[in-house]
Amino acid sequence: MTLLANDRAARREALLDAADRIVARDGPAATMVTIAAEAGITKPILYRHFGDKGGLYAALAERYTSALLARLQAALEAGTDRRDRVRRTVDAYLAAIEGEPQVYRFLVLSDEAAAASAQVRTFTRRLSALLADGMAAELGAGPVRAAAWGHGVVGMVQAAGDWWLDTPTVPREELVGELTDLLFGAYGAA
Amino acid sequence: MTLLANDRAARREALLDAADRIVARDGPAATMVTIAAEAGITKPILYRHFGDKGGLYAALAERYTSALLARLQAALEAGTDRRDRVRRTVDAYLAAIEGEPQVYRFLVLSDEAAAASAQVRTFTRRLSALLADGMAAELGAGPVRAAAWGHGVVGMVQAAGDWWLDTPTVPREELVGELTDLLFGAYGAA
DNA sequence: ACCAGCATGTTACCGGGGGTAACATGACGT
DNA sequence: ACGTCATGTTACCCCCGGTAACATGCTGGT
Repeated sequence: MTLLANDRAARREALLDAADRIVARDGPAATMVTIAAEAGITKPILYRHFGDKGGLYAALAERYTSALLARLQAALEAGTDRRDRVRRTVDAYLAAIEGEPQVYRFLVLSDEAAAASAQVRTFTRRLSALLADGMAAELGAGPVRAAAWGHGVVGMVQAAGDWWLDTPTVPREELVGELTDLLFGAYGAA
Repeated sequence: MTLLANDRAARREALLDAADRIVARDGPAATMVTIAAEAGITKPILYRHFGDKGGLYAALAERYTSALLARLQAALEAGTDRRDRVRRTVDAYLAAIEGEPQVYRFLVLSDEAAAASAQVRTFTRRLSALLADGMAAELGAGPVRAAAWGHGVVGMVQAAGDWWLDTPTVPREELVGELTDLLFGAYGAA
């Protein structure tokens, strides 16, 4: 109808766009029929494209997290010194979740998001591994230390971000500053 | 049948025990009928006691988290110096999730656990607030810094714990050591 | 002794959401 | 013109959360 030569990949993107819109609108109450309706089609087509609900959510999460991961990776390589890089990366993360809070909430702490959750975990793990590699290379940390720190740092920023999304009582830069301070030993030094 | 003078509270505990068992056995596939069956009764009774599924899971989470919170609070007050207290507290947390991994997984990263999730969030917030208070009192940190750090630290330990549960490649003490190092500025100092 | 009333329990049902089978329809190559 | 394959639909199944309506038995007041 709308377009003639839509190949599968483009269609898939369009479906994901619809899902995105519905998730942003309905939050956890999003349902397969609703998404299908939003896309102007019916349920079974969604299932042909994504297998099951898990597949759809996983694809959605993959799109979101891969974009975010790219941005974070760029930030990690952009700074002048180590502290500046950390700062930019933390800021990039917080800016991302600030920009699309509904999708973020849905992916990270939704009820239905068990499927997406797997994807998010993959993202977390990839990001943590990224950091771990960086730390190992940069400061010669052993693998255990690097892995523990990588996951820990990611969790730290994530948790602080969750809290901040819930109660945004402070501008982003300030939170970024506090977290950077924490990472760079301000707690131990106090 | 089983007992005569079971008052409501005791009954409630027994039901929670049953739920606990089923959750440990079936994981996210736990269902209300199954839990009821495990307790030797039928669905509506569960509903009379807990309102809805959310109520049951919330009660379950409350029981678990309040015990954990007590242990953590004790650890926070037990140490000799600051670093020792942090060490003990991190260890207490990791020991707890190591002891009951199924329940932990269910509460924190289950699909169905949206209801419990609220309770877990409350726990996280209480714990974060506890840390924040401690930091504010101990190092005179401002409220924003204290809150950000509180949530960040909790998230850090939680995330590292998740990872460690998934891939327990290292004894607990070692992870505790790495995390304590991270908190006390080993990253910034490297 | 008897009955009102309440707690405790059951069966049987509803509604909705995930998932699928079976059928329609239209664009193609041969 | 006709099989074939993608694309789409309707109508259904099943399971699970949640509830209504009905049984049963213990209590206490008169």
